[in-house]
Amino acid sequence: MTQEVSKKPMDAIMALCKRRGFIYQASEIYGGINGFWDYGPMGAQLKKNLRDAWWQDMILRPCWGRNGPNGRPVRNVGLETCVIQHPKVWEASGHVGGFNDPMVDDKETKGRYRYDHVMVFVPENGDPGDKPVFAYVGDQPSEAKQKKKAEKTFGAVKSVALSTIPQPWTRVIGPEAEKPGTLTEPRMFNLMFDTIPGAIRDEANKAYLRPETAQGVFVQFKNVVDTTRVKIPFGIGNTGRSFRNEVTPRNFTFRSREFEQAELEFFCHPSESLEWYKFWRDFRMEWWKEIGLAGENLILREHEKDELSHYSLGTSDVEYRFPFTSPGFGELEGIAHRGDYDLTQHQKVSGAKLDFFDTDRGEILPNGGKKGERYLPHCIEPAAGLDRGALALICEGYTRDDSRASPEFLKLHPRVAPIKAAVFPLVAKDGMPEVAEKLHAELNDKFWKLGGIEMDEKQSIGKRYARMDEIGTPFCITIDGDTMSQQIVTIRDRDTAQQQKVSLDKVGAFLSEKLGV
RNA sequence: GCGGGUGUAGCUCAGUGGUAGAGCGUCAGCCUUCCAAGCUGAAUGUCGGGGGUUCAAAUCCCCUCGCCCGCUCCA
Repeated sequence: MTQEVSKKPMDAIMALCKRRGFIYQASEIYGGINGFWDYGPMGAQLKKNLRDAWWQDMILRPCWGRNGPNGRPVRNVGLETCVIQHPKVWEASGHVGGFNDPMVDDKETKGRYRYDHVMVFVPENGDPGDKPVFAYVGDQPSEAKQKKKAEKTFGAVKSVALSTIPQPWTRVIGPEAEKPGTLTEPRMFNLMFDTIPGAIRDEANKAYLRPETAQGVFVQFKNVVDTTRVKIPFGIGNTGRSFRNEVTPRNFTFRSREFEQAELEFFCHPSESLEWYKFWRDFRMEWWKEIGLAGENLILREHEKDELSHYSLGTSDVEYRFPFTSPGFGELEGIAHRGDYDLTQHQKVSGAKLDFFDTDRGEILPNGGKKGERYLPHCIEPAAGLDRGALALICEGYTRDDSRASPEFLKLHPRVAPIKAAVFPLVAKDGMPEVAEKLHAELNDKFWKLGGIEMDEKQSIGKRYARMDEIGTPFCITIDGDTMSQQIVTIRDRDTAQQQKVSLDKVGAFLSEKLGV
């Protein structure tokens, strides 16, 4: 049932993406490569428009000029950091330590442990017979708990490494588990791509392709503070490619191994961090609605306590109901309260001082100034996936209406539509092409920075409308008999196919209003 | 990672051992005063890839890659 509902629209969407130049498989003529996708002319512009919209609404004019919870305008600055960073960056962030080692999962408790950290209590003589043995992690609550249980079962016990027990571990009870046999075999999680900078190949120089853009911000936090007169609270935005060796690339571009992120790290005083977290969570949800995901397919989901990272005070996801996740949802953006975890880590690993001296805080001095306060800021991170965003815009916009002459169309918001408008002579004669060409040139001069303005005089008017519908062009402007006699054009709306008459010299103003410029 | 499905023109697909096809789209010309209309013509194929069987393979066999679905995974 779900298959029937979800599969067909996705197939049609993927066919349209290919047919009209939105998304191609990477290296297609060589058979494709798992987890990588390219954008065609339409897709490249769509994604660029989305990225620009993010940058405009987050960096150039944050939150549409709105005030933050402190009653002042929100201030953010931009940054662009390298895909390749010093390998220690990923040690500090926890990406190397956590995911390059073999891990065992507990299917019962969903716990995950480093294979080499898991120990097991077995009887002193080493032979448990047909009784279960008790796994634990040293210095964790599981150690005492499991020891007690083991002693109750066997009397005297000793401790051995999990690796000394032959697999499968059908009699091993996981550290937090109740039943035996729920630990999986150890698996290597090699989720970061690596590479070797330097002309001479030497494993010792191994570096990683970043799995997220965020760390570049933390690493440059001090430079930004020292050189740009920013004061807390403020944010640093960073967009760009990231790379993850996804276990299972799946669902079109949704889980790609190379993808683009748009992340903001917003730094604030610990006492205000919860307010800022809520502020960003709500704004980001509103933003996605504003650029076209206004329907019921978009939700904001607050993470449960047990989903949170150990350092996080709160995380929510903006999620979209894609055809392939339906009736469930897939993550578009995560808004995380990261506390001071990252700055603390980088401070520790690098040895650099990353705290902030806040001259707006502290007790008031006799001269009227403030004493200041030195602290490590807390960070709120709205981290969006641009490829997922673009895919969501396409899925949300994809509409099929068999009562129309052009049944398939993309209802893209004018701000993100790759082509903003098209000019057609109704017929290629009677002087119409010349007028159309003139209008096209005029509109192009005015709007080229926003996206394409097209001109098409080939074939029937119906086909031209249909083509524009499929790539989501919001407006088609037709030069017809009325234009020739009265200087009036016909503008057709993509979504309703309704037409309205507009004076030829007002077309620019009409588009300006509709495109919000 | 496991299991199922699938791969032939830009798209949708037919073609079960004997000359690679259709519809749509695309392009050109004609026609055309508002919705993939009509007429004429044209271009476009590593039949996913490699190997094998055969006089002959899109078709049979083996291997492999991609995509889709379900589990799994998801820092």
